Amino acid sequence: MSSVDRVYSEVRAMAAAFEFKPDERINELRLAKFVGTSRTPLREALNRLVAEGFLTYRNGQGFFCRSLEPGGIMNLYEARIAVECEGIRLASERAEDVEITALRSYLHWIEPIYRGDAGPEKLVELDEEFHLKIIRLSANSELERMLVNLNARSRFVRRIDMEKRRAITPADHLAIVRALSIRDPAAATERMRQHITRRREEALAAVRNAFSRLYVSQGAM
Amino acid sequence: MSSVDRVYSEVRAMAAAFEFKPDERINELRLAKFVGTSRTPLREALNRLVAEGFLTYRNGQGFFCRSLEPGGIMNLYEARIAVECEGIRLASERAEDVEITALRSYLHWIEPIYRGDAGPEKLVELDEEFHLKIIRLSANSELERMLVNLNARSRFVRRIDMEKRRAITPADHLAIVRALSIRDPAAATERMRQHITRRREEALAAVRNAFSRLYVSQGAM
DNA sequence: TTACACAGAGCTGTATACAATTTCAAGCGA
DNA sequence: TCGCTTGAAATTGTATACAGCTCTGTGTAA
Repeated sequence: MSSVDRVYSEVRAMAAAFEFKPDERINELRLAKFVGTSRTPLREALNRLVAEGFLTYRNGQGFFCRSLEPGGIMNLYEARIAVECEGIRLASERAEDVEITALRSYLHWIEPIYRGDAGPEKLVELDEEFHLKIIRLSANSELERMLVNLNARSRFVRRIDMEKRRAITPADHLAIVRALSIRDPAAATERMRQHITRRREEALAAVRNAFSRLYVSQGAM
Repeated sequence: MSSVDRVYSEVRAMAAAFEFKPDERINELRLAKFVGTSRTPLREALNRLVAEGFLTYRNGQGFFCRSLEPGGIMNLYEARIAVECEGIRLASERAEDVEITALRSYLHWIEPIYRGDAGPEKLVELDEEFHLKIIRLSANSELERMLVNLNARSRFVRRIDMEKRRAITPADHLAIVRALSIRDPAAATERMRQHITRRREEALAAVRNAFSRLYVSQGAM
């Protein structure tokens, strides 16, 4: 694994968790030393992150953390609706029965963890994984790529949201899988839309609280 | 404008037009000289293009042109359906009446060009612009960003398709705007889906012919 | 003839150097 | 006090150097 890939993953995780404060300028030399490399591979990684929407770039001024506005979060959730609703529609046409059965098993498999003492990171991870499994059933790598990106960029907010809720409510997920298993694209799409919309409303409320913690916490940098 | 941005635009246009052959390895030194810069800013631009799906990267081997498979093209069109159907749904809720009127005017404005002797590039450009205008009415910059990316990556195929058809058939576009203007999200979404699906079928046929020309033509590199 | 080993050329991955630009703070004047 | 100027320090943008890896073609042996 090359330095660029390693640095990319590391900085991406930092950006996803807003360890850079919104709109904060990124000092290349400092960050390069922090991740243990030189500016050249770091800048290559930063350029990827610009293309993926994690950072912004202004000529002559360098790289900046993306800003965190409620409107921007809304946009991410709406984009998720676009991707996931079409994804589940395709999945309901293309998935093998055995794959849907496996999905249902996964839900039952992780249910004890819901009720256990898993931390918010773990809960978000399980939730993302469920949605990813559905997208994969659409057999469309573009939709999957888009969802991976949207997940990473909204993870911070979802984590905050999960902290408040303390649990995943599995009812939505079960209803989605049920619609999928009876091959009802319209119902599956509608369930998915409602599900994500609900989460969006929660997240929107959560993000307002998020501001405070962002500007207080002193990250590793 | 920095060298990275300039190089990025230049190489992006080359990649979009498949001036690199599918799966072809990109020689950094040669390309750097060709675009008049050194390897450092070139590689930064190439990394952005990897993140956007124009190129691939294998460690120790460098950058490669994306491959051109019918399945990959299908995926792009399906992703367009996801983005544009949700986009027009939001647009039908959010657009001002005056904006929809402007959209209709645009269609009438470009109609003479359809019938004129515009080249295929021009026709594709006008078609892309129409779809972009709709997405912008959704007021969601994420959806817009996604569409811009998908457009660029499928432009090559659409150009080939347009060459065969020699014209845009404005009926689809008119029907879409009509559904939008009466604020009927379901109808607008369905029109859009049908429209893109039709284009997808044509493109799929066109892409098979495209292979030959790709491997015959000697690009600038 | 085919498979493998090897050497050389060529290319990529990373670090570093340096020029150009921006930032920031101190100084100055209104 | 506020705004502007100015200059040094810091930071970014680009080129280049070089180490290490990959690829290719030749030679050799089975």
